[in-house]
Amino acid sequence: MTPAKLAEAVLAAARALFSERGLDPAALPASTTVERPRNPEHGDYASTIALQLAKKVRAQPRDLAAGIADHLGRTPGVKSVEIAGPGFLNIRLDTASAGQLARVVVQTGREYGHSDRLAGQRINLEFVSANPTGPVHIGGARWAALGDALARLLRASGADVGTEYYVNDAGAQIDRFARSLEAAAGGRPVPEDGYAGEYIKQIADAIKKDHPDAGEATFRDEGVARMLREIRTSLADFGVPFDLFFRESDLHSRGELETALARLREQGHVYDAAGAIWLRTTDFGDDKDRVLRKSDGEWTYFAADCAYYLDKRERGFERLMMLLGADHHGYIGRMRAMAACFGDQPERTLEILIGQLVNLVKDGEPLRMSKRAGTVVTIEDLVESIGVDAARYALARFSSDSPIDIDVDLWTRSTRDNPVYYVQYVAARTASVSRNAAEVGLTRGEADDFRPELLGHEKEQDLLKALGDYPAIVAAAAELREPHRVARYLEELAGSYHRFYDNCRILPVGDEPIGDLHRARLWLNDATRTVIANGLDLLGVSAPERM
RNA sequence: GCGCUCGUAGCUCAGCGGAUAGAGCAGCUGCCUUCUAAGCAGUUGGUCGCAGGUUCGAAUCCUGCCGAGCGCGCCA
Repeated sequence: MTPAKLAEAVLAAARALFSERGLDPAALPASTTVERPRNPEHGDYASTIALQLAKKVRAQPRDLAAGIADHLGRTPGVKSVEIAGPGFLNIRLDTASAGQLARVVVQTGREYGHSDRLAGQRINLEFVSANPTGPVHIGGARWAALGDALARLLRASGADVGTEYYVNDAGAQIDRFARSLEAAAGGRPVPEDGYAGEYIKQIADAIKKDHPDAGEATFRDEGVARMLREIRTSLADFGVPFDLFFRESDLHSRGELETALARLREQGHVYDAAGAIWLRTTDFGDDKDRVLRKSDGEWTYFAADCAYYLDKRERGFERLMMLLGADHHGYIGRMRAMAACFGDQPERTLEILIGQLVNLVKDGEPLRMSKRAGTVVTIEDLVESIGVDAARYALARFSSDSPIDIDVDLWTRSTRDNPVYYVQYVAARTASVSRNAAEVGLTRGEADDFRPELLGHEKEQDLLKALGDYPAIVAAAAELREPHRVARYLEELAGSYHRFYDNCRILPVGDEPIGDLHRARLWLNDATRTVIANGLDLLGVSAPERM
């Protein structure tokens, strides 16, 4: 029995009690969950449903609990139900019922952990969006790892997700980039407000080689094109493909800023003052109004943001998510107000996720190692230092609210304190067990011959429970937009497997004949392999067959 | 000044209102003639920043204070 099925049984028991006692069924929740008590004396699973219902129907929680326990105790697969404390239900499952989970997991395979709770939702997820004036730095790498994991999580929950990278290829910073390239190509020092770094020289030389009489316009177009190609490649090498690289210049060339302005004007939130055109974002809680078109006739960056917002919405996305660094949190107010100015409800259509910054550290000192950019650490530097798997895992394992230092030595170590290896080692071990089993002629056999009641060892039961937790973890991680929950879970699951492996011999020893217990444990081994692989996949980390 | 985030073991961090707050590291001690020791077992370590409030129940929610980081342009 899975925890989800057990939770349904708990609810069914409550429903039965309500009907028996003539209580109002409207007080019952649409769904409920069971939790895993930390203390094993409190059973395999616990429900707090009696505590929650008691105040709604003005009953004694322990009395309600007793009634629910009565019905629940008759559910097949449930071994016992006890009432504890103020009204907890402490539930134990039959060994066989718990063991069946291994079969469910193996048979569900790659789909295990997926759900349809976000089915039908069209979500646009924008992240990284670093300017195409230089390589993606380590901060961008964090959003790449997090955003990609989030996209996978949302898709695993059934959502229709489009990932997007906004390319700021218009405006003053691109002019500076173009002038820097032109200067570098001519052997002159880059302008005061320009871009430095060896990569500028390299790109400039390459452009000059292909276009000997290149002017600023060519340096601009070619420079952006080449830089963007590099960015796309770095991200692809990092395992982060975007569905769309959206260019700001397209908004301009298609007249979408004018369209957006007209739309905002229709909604009555635009006014002219001091020669500029303003959006009255203070109508919706922003701390000041924002300029759309400057008095010199130029559009502001914010005007392009408005057009981009409208473009996404008109492409059919009902929810726009954006990952931004903490240094951009000041955007939230104006973005939400802007959405409201379009007539949307920002709390429904816009979701801005803010993440803290990240450093690469060696020997306790922040690293500045880029040969190319001079001062910043690029995504390539990160991959070169610790590899893609360690990098993706390191960036995804912490809450995005927490600033992180990635210690090069830790993340390249092959020991217990390097979490990525600890987890990947389970993938390798389970795969190794599978190979060795095949060699001695041990297979899982037919599903009907699986004997789940043999998995009664404490470590087997612990592992089964950990495997059962996975779908709820994925659902919570998706709902809370917190991929790190998956990583933390995998570390716990890895611990459960290692302890199982250490205590429960899977393969026959010597010339011992193959028996049902060997086969049952192989089911458990393979179920673990499935969940580890599924979980690592959500994080974009490989599940190696050998290490 | 205003806003956002954070404050949990010596260190790095988990903990979407539930029972005795967890993990790894660091420290100390054990386990490889059997499936990968990149592993396992044991042991030490806490006023959950402070003070109130809500609740049957608060590390978790609310308010205030203290401390740290970041942000508050007709910049991009």
